[in-house]
Amino acid sequence: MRTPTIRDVAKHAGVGVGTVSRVLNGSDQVREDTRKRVLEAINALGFSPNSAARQLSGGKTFTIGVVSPFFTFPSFVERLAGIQDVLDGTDYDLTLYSIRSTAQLRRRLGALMLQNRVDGLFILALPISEDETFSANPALPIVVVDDTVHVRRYPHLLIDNVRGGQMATEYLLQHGHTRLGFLGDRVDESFGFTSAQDRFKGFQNTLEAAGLPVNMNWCQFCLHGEDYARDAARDILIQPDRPTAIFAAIDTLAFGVLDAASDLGLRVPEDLAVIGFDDIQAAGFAKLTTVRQHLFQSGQRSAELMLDWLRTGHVPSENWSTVMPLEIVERSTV
Amino acid sequence: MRTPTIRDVAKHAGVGVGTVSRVLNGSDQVREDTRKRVLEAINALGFSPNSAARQLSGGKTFTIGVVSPFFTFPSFVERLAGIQDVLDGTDYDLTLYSIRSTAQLRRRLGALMLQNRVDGLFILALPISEDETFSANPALPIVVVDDTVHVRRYPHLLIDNVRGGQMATEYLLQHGHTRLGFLGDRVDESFGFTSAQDRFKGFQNTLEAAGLPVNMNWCQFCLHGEDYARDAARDILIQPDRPTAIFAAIDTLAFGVLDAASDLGLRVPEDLAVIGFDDIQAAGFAKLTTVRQHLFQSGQRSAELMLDWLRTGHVPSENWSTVMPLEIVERSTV
DNA sequence: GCAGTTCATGGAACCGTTTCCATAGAGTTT
DNA sequence: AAACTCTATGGAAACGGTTCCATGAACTGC
Repeated sequence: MRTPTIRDVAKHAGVGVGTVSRVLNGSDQVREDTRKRVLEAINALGFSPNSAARQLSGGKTFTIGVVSPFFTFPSFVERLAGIQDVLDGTDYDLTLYSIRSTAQLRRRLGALMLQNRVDGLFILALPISEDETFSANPALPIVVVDDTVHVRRYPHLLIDNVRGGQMATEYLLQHGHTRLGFLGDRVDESFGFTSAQDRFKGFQNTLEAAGLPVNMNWCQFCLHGEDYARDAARDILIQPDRPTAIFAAIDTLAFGVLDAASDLGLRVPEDLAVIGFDDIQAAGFAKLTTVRQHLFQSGQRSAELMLDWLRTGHVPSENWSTVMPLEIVERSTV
Repeated sequence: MRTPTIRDVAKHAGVGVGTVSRVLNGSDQVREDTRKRVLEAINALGFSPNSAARQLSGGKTFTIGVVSPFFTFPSFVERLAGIQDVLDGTDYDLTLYSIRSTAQLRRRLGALMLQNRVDGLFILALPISEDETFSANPALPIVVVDDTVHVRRYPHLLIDNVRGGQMATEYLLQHGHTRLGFLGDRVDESFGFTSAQDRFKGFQNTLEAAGLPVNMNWCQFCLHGEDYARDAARDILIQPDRPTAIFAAIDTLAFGVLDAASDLGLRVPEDLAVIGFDDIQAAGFAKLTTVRQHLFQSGQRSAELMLDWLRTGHVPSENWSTVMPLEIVERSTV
């Protein structure tokens, strides 16, 4: 048997389709006994409104997209969880668009702008530029989270990476270290992340302000992945005059540093101090001292911005540009 | 200006709407010069087909849903990544439905069955029962991944938890341990996971087969979360006659055991051996010896099953029931 | 040169909602 | 009791695609 439509319900309840629609959408223009009759018919037939038809007619999809780079990175997952957490209580579905390259990002955005598949879009940790892509549909609500190129066209949540680098470096200095190394991820050509660069800038600035030299032999930029990080850290640590502390621009890289240290028989924190960045869950397991950037909360905040926009119909003017707070989480690697 | 429709394109190209539709869908029933003219018109107008209309008319949504418990658990994320990995090359979008309780699961499933929001559904790590929920729409393709209640109605990928518990336990015995403890997560009332129970069963069986007693003072079931795990492990380890090895039924619990051991000044693996289960990414960082269950691959496999089903239009008969392989990953905690 | 076949095409009907307009009937005012 | 207002309701039109059927042109074979 065909799945029942609104017309079947109308016939069964002895009313018109308009009335059924009104009941479905909670209009107060329906007499109580009529509403009851309609609800009974809906129940009797097991009717459930077809979502595509509703979308086509109403012009809303009740879907919000998340555009994000390959989302296994713990920092993306935690932000995503924050978004999901807020959206969960609403009518909106969350659709994932995983991106692997700038070309794919452009294509995706272009398509999403036009196809009316989503009512809104989160752009997570992807450097987007103020180009023509967006003009295709200027009305589409977009919230940008942790964008490295500061896009002023949409509301956004930013991480002050330079400041974070500064905090981590100051923390190491405060603990008596003067020989500091740095490990960052190499600029991914396909995306052009600059967060590690910015954190390095904070590192540099702080050292210079303290009158200390930046020893480039102690600074490495490696690809993502524990193995790369371990090798890079090893290269730093096998030098005769090795640093006594390393600032890893990402927690996952910090794990590689810890690995390398243990391979070389260096005790942490006695022989080598390590500080990371992000405070992903695994950082807690590993007792890693790190810079926390409140990933989950940044997801929640961005979802609230989005809902606000969708509800009111116009760009939220408050909190247009939010810089997320950072804080040092003291554990046992410094 | 209104976004252009297929009729605008037709007019602009001087053809009928049917022809434009044929071009869009790659029909070979169109002359080459006509196709070219249509494509030019599409380009000129910046046309992109409206997804809702396409869904309504074609009866397909090109969306696949993932129903999963609160998805920050690393094991879900990695499976999800596997699914996404395969779907990424197709036309299908992936929508996330996060579930917090059995009641919500029922409601979600009921709604998804009827509303035609998705073409298919993955059910991840949720105990579903053979009840009426599914009869609402028996035609909806569903792939079940790691279901604890064995559902034979749909193709599924299973983890042999009993076997995994056995493997871990045997591995500890092989390494000379005879005093074995166990840490599992407590049955979550809202879902009724039984994976920890099954792993415990494997643990018990193996000990009994080896003629060793199961000391229930060394076995604990705690809530999820590092703190709970640490406290539970501590309770086990402060006993005068403590075990020399602990099998943690989930990697994240194993981290809690490692924490407790370090708090108590116990060296791992000399004073205490620890083996986990899952092999999540953080297990690599922490050098945890564990039972690997190929999470990413199980996601990929299930996505392939799904695509097969959607492509052919009928339930895949091969690989109806796949038991994923397990293996011990030897690191440095045993 | 004609019947039969194939191919490319136009366009109406349809998918299942929402929305808007028309209307009937009840209630109110004069 | 006529004129007006208000409320609840029915149903047509619209949303923007796909699909199917009818049609005319071009080609085939005799």
